Amino acid sequence: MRPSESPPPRSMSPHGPGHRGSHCPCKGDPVRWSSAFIPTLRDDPADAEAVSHKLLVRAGLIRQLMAGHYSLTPLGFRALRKVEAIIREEMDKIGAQEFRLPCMHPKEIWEKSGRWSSVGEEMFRLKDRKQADLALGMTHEEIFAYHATEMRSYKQLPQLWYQFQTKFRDEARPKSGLLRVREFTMKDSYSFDLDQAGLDRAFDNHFDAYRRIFKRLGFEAVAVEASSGLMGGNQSIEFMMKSDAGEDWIAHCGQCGYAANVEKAQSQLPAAIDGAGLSTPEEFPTPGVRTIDDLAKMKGGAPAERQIKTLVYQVDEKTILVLLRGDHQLAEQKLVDQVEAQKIHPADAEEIQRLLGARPGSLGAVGRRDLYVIADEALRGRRDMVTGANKDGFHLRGVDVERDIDVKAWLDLREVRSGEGCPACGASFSVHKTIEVGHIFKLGTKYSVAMGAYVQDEKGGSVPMIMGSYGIGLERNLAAIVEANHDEKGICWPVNTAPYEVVVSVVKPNDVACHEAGEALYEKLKAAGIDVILDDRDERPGVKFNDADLVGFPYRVTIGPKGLAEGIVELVRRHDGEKRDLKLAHAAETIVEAVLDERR
RNA sequence: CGGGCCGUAGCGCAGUCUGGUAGCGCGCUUGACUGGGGGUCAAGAGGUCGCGGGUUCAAGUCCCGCCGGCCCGACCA
Repeated sequence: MRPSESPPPRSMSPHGPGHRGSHCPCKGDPVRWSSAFIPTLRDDPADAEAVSHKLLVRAGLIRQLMAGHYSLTPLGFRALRKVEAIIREEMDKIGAQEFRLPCMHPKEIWEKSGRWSSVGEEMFRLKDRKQADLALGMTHEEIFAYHATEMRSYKQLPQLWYQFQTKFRDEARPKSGLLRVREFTMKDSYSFDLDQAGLDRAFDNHFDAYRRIFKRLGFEAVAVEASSGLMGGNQSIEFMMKSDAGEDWIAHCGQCGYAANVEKAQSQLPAAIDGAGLSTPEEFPTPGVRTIDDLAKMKGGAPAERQIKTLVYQVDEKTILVLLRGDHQLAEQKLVDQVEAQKIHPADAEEIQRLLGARPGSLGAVGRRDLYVIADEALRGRRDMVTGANKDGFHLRGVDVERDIDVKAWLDLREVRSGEGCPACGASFSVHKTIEVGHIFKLGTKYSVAMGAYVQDEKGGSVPMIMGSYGIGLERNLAAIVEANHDEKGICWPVNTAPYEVVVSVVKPNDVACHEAGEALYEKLKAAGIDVILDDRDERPGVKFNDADLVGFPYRVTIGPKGLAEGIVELVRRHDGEKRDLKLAHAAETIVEAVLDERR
């Protein structure tokens, strides 16, 4: 049996106003609802949208301090520590060693990796009294790599280090309660290896550990290929949980299991069948046509899939044209990932007018050999297409993409959509909204080189350690559990992460028999190592039941005069409402068994 | 950072257009009855109307400025 993570419970005030009845502190010091701080709310908070946000606030687990910063109440903190304990167990299982690093860092170390300037406004920065520049850590690659410099020999590798630490990220838009915040706890781990095979092993170990973690937390997470973004490195996998409260889209194939972030996902399209087209493009008037849709609807126009969409992008100092099929959407991250640039953004109307001589709506790449033109793969080999003539109110038809356009690079740029063919097996896949609950990266040597984390290999040569980094945001995962485990009445905590596993609801606390039976059952459960809370409040039964449902304890035992008269108490399982009458004498054993059975 | 909405009692809201005693529901306090899904009765407590300035005899209400929050978008290790 797992040792209980609960601290020695103590009543907030032995003489508090809510205190009723007598109890001897030496008998186990019950956690009494009447003296606990559990600020449940009858109404949804007005400013919450996401289900987890509403429920965590309403059930009294969290309170907001300011946008993107939340306090956890004792109940919320208990749940978070259970999440933490599960993650810690799984990290220890793969041989990781726990650290605790500072969350405040000197500028110098971030300058060494180049990120002091590259991360920009998302990093909180401050000065100390000596005017030295400091940062609040948003991640710890630099700091762990810095400590890794103490290793000198390949014999000391591999190393796998981790910590739980507060991260600070000055998000432009914190939202959805705990899902997107500016201050949060992260489990971040870092692997240091001599060679690629070692990194692969550490990465795979994390992959497996993460699978186990999310399973134990109580939801399904899909592993997807992802863009590594600012982290650098060559491979990264995100763990995504399906949820409407999420903000990342992934493509997922139910047939073969292929999954990828839409920033990366590819798909199979049915081959387009084109007519012979014209021997040379022909201009034709399209008065008032400003969009793909306009042209599709216009008499003598062309369906979207026969059009070429021309986008103008500013890549650092250079302006480029990006071509897609008319009915396709650009996945901007794909562009960012495939062109080497610091900054990429759509060109503004003035720049477009200056460069192409027309407004958006009539743009095209035909004959523009002077511009750098990138085209999406879906346009390769297409003939008889329609595109803008770079003259307001005119388009060209009969365009043969490869013949008439000087395409400098063919890239995969389009955003996939539900119903398209899975690139792996061809079955039609779907695109879902998801919450990113974990992310693992193969970093390579970027940070070890920057920090000078080298070891001598067998031949005496100096080589940089190969790093990986692996993160899980705890509060976001807590919210994900709620997103995945709730109903119209409230949260349905899985036993593994419930703030308390059992609530003993005493229906009529002023009745001596009820009171004593409640206390006795509470003591038995406590002694058996169950996390249990005693609802001894002088409230109507309905209030207690609704609160218990709202907070979502996995099991509720109801003790009331009616049942007691027959020597019976009622056990209700929260997630499916299953009810069982238990003989008072054996109730504790049955409940303990039920709870232990669900701990994983 | 752009667009929209909002800030009045612990929570949810009305009152703002059209300036004139700051309200409702829930919650809270005390007492009584009650007690297996938010009960009833009675008596209470609780508000710098986000902040600052201005107009006015008079500002929750009108004007100016600021702060804070939510949503959409941009952004996101």
